[in-house]
Amino acid sequence: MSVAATEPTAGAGRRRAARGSARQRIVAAATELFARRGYGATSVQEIVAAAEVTKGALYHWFGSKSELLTSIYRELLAEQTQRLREIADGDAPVEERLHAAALDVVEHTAEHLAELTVWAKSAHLLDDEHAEATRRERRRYHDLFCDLVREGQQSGVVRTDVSATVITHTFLSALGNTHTWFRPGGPLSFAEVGHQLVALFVGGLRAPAGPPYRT
Amino acid sequence: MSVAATEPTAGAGRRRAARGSARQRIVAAATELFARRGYGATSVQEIVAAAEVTKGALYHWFGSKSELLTSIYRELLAEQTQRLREIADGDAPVEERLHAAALDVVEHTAEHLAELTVWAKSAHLLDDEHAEATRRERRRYHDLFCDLVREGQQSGVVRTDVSATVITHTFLSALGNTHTWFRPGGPLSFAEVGHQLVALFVGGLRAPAGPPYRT
Amino acid sequence: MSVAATEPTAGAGRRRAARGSARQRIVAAATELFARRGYGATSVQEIVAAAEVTKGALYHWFGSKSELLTSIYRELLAEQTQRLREIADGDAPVEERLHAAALDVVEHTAEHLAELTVWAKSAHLLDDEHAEATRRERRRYHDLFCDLVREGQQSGVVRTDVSATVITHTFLSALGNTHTWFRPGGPLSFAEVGHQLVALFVGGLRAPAGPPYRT
Amino acid sequence: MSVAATEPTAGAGRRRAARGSARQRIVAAATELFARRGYGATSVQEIVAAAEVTKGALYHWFGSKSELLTSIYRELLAEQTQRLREIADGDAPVEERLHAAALDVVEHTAEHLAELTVWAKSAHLLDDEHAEATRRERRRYHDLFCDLVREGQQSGVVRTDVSATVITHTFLSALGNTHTWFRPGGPLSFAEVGHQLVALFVGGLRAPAGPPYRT
DNA sequence: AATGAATGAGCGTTCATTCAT
DNA sequence: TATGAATGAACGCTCATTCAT
Repeated sequence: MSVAATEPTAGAGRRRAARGSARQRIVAAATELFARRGYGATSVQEIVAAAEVTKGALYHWFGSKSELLTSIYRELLAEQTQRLREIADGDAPVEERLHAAALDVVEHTAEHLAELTVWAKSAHLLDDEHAEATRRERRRYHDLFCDLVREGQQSGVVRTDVSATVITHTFLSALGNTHTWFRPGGPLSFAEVGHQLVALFVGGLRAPAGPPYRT
Repeated sequence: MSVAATEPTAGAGRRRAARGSARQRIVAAATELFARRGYGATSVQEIVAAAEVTKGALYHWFGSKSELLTSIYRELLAEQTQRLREIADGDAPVEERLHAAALDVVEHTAEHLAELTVWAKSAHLLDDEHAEATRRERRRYHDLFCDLVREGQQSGVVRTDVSATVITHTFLSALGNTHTWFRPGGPLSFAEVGHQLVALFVGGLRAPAGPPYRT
Repeated sequence: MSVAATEPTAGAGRRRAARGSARQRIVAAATELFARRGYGATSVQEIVAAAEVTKGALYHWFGSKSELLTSIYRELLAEQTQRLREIADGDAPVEERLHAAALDVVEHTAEHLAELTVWAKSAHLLDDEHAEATRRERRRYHDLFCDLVREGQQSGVVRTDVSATVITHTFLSALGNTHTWFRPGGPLSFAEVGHQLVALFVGGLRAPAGPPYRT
Repeated sequence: MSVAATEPTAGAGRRRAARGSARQRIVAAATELFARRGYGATSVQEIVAAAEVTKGALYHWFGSKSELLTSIYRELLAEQTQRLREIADGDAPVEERLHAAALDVVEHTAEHLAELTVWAKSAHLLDDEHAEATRRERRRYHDLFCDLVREGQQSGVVRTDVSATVITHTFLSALGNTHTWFRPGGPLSFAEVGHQLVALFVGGLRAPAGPPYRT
């Protein structure tokens, strides 16, 4: 049942001549299909056809379709959490770490747009058991980012009239929704959009000198 | 085929003794179920059971399950667009109109959290025909907001180093995603969260005096 | 229930200003749709849409969809029977009357290919009550033709080693099946095909001089 | 997708204890029901009930109800084509081969009246894809027969004032329509009817010595 | 003479999952 | 470490027909 337990080790990988074990081909095919058509609209039949395995093989490696989706997301999330932790644990001033963290989210989002799209579209379809497991990990990531914001507030470089929670959700939401409107080939590259988002985010964080507008 | 054409008029409504025509009961039941369980996870059977009508009646009023979802969203969007237009067309200074528009989005979002949740979760499941129709209307709303931001940029009250498009998407995304994290009964009321979001948004808009952080 | 009883009389027809009463438009639309798509694949909804009447109007004039199909066919059959009776009752020699009857079937088939196609495709779908009624009339037509063949056999101009029944069915089947293979615009016109069919039919009727082939 | 590809091989058949695999039971049940009630009037539910399998099993073997109908017909047609080819390729005189071919059609029709009835009643209900596939095979059969007729015309034993195409269609139509009027237990056995049809057909083919009737 | 909202049974099809091999 | 036939429940949707007005 545990994802980690079913990961093929490097040793196991070497046993098979064909690069791309059945399990890997399943994950690759599912990621691609889930991203393109959505989790709900992709049948197990289509996944096994694309991965060139049989249904039995899929159910040998994954207990259910949900577990497959969960696996994809958890691998992604684990990587992203690791990167954030390294930034947060650095010893640069907090404003620099905040800026770096924001940039990193933008970059990681750009690199894994497909997988993240899957998740954004499909997370709510999961049954409670799988949903809970990923929610906990997602929460851990959120808290890591939120702590950084809070540290900025304590250092006086981030405004305190907006809660760290709201700040974190806002930035992460804005990033997580880019898939709904960003189109490659448009007037702005993703990198440019990313930098503007960071600028907007960071710009919005400074303590207001006074009421921003007459109210 | 046209949604508007099948709306019961006030006159037609009066003909029926029962308040709550079949059509209205269907819309109410569908909205509630779609919001709670998602569009894909709600069967037509469940909707008609909740609305206490037959399947035939549902398909008399709506050509398909998709059309029902589309109807719900379009009615909502039309109302929101109308409200925004009134604010944008006012003769207050642009910074006030921007602030008012942001507040209005927050308020409308709060009032219709359920319906908007439906849309956020399910829009991507629609077939092309229905998706296109609503995308056009959604786009009109977005443009209205974006024009206001652009007007602010021309007046010098909104920073110009971030494009109006990115600003608009960011704010609307942040608002449109609150359903994923906001839980009534938590430490902050939705009104408080809303005001913080507006502050963050408006605060992020001011032209930067200099580089916000050493980079 | 009786078709004759619901026929609009000439008098009734004159009462309406619009040429094309509701009933007539229904018959016309149904004939066209049944011929093109088949009876089973044509919904009552489509018929009323094409005829520009409401469902209620259709069910005012026709007790059911079956009755509508039956009506169309009976009108056609009555006309064809009448024509055959006139030929059969003539006082020309039997071989001439046979030839004329065959030609007439060909011509009538050509004129009403659409309606006859309807019948060929859909007769077997009717419920017993309607099927029985038309079968009786169809039988009367068949008998009329068969009697002519039998008369030819008694006069010695038609072979007697094949029963009149088989002869009649064969010719009528061949004609009734032309819709499956004849395509307007092909190498042969329907008139040419018709003449060849008559020649083949008539040629096959002569008493064989001896065994046609060594057996 | 391909019918042939899903045929259980002899080897596969032996693996299962029960004679009559699921696939075979489905085909048998469908043939019987389609023939008796027509394709359109037979539900998938009824087929699986008669075959004592589940719907899932049916859709495992056949992609759709249409494909099931198509399969039944194609197997039949393939067999009939094979038989005709053997007759046509023989080295008897052409008149004998024509006679034998006609007899063979009659016999095969008698043996498979049920299946052929299915096809006659239901072919026009198929979607384009399936219709096209069988039309091509049907066409091949027709051409085979037609070539034989044409060979007879070139040898001078078949009249040339009627095109081979018309001759072929006429005979095959007459045979293919026997299901509409032949009732077992009537005055004539099917064998007798068959011989009369062959006699009529063959008799109609001889070159006319002169005008058969005064015209 | 006609309306049109509503019925309700049934349709063909899909699908995640199981299990004997 | 697979295979693939089979399951069985649910799915979105259609349709001829009815009836109060």
